[in-house]
Amino acid sequence: MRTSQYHLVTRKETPQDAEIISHQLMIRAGMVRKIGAGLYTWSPLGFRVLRKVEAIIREEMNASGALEMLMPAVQPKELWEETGRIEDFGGQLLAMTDRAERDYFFGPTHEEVMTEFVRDEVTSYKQLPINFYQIQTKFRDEIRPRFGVMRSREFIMKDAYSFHLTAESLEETYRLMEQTYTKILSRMGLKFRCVLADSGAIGGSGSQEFHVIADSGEDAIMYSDDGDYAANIEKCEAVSLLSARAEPENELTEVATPDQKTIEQVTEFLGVNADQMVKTLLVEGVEGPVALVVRGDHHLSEVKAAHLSEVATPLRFLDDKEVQELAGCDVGSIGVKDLNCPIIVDLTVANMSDFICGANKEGYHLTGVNWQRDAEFQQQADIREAQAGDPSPDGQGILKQARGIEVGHIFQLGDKYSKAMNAVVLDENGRSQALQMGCYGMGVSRLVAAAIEQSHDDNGIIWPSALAPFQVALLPMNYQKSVQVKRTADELYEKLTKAGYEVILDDRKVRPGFMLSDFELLGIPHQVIIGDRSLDEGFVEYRHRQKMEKQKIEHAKIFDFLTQHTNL
RNA sequence: CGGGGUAUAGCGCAGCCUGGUAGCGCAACUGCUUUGGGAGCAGUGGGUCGGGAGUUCGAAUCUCUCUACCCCGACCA
Repeated sequence: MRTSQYHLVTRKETPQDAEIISHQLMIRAGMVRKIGAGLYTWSPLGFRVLRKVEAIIREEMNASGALEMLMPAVQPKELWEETGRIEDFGGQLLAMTDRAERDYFFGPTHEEVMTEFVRDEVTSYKQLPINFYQIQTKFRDEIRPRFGVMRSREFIMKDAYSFHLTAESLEETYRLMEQTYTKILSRMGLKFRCVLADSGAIGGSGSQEFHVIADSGEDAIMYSDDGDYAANIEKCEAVSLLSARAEPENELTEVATPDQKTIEQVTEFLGVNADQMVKTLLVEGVEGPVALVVRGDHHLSEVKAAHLSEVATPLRFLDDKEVQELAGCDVGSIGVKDLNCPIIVDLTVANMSDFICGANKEGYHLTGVNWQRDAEFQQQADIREAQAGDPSPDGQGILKQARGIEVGHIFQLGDKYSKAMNAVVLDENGRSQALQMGCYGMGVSRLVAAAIEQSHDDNGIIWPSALAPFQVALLPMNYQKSVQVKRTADELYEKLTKAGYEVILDDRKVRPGFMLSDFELLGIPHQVIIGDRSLDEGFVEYRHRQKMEKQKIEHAKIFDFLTQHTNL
């Protein structure tokens, strides 16, 4: 490709509304352009990268034996009524009506459509196991789209759905997909981690997420420093930090803590550590309010709390007025003694003794509080977020924390959808069996942003070789005037193109500095600088986008050099 | 959905308070000079001032209203 015949529109200035680096660089490089909140047009340049991501996914999915197909983006509302998921998805579903007032959703995911397909087309156990996938545009009406194509409303996703007669067969394909995702992300040259995950609105029994590691990631992931355990913080088991409860030593004492409301204020005021205190949080329960208690230095996991059967979903904290009615004080002085509602404590809290909590009396706290003697709890459960430094739940090593961008999520759904939609096959004995189902998503457009997030510098994008829009950039200095520069560049361009390289030759009439910074921004991995200065001595210059050191290569040898140094 | 903010050329912004010829920088186009790190000079094109209504002789500017977008929060692959 010659730049004169391509469409390159780069910007020197950082766009004002782009917060994270990948969004800034994608706009500056002219890969995408915003048309509305969370809606983007992909330019030819950006689209090339999108296609690279798709191609790798497609190759590896095909290699795994999955079958590509295509489902409609627009789905009849009736399908969603069959599974009752309209509520689960809530406002994220983009609804529309046609001229006959029929209701539709623009698909945010395709379990329903897929299951509808399979229940009619797959009728015998002999057709199983089978794994279908598509690469397609999805729509989710995000409450707040942000970070460019990272969290957009319309996005491209690869979604696969497998069907099985038995749970064992499902497990096998699930593991195969885990391996396939590992291959895909490895080929893209990304640093990533597979972690245990909460299955959210999709549902099912087990699920894992694939995260590209990046400080700007929206998710926190926990992993063992000396073992295989890794989980999203939403899912990560938080073990009890106290193996047994010590005997009470101190008397129950009421102390005045005027105007001390937060844990931080109270610990400072009393001269104690936060791990001697407990936090009592009041939430709406299924039948009246429920108290959730975690240690002072711990955070409540809202995801875990919402999973408790006693707690109403979605999780809602009581407001100031409700707190006042129940505890007789404001939020800063709630405690576990004589609290008139069920109390659910975290595993660590269950083993605490001589602890400090609010006195349910404005401006007072209790010290030397002990379970059984002074207060009772109804249930203990893992309701806190794990934190760095905790022992790993599998007993191997200590947990560390990292930020990740979720680019893939695999689920074992079991028979959740097949039962709801009556998708059955006949087994060997001629008996009707509900299908076992798995689903496997991967964010195609999000991967483009994630790759940039992980690989860039002050001057622009540094594409991993597998995702670069072009492999080689030929950068002639003074192409329009120097006959030997033009000839050298043209010849090399022809030769590389014929040999199958994706080459971009910058034949624009621009100054050298402009051209060089443009290609740093664009992040093309292999760059060949052709100028009179070195050509007079028989050389051209080569540099790799990652290292940027210029290397003199004999003019006659540059083709062989590139052949050796690229993956083609 | 709650709170805050913004809307003027492709991008970034000024002008509004105090109503009277719509401006600046970047980008684009033309010419000349320059040519190994985002050039200089001269010139050119490009605007329903987010939409609607109102006040006024006259509205980018004042009033009302609608809409869109951005940020923070809760929510979420």
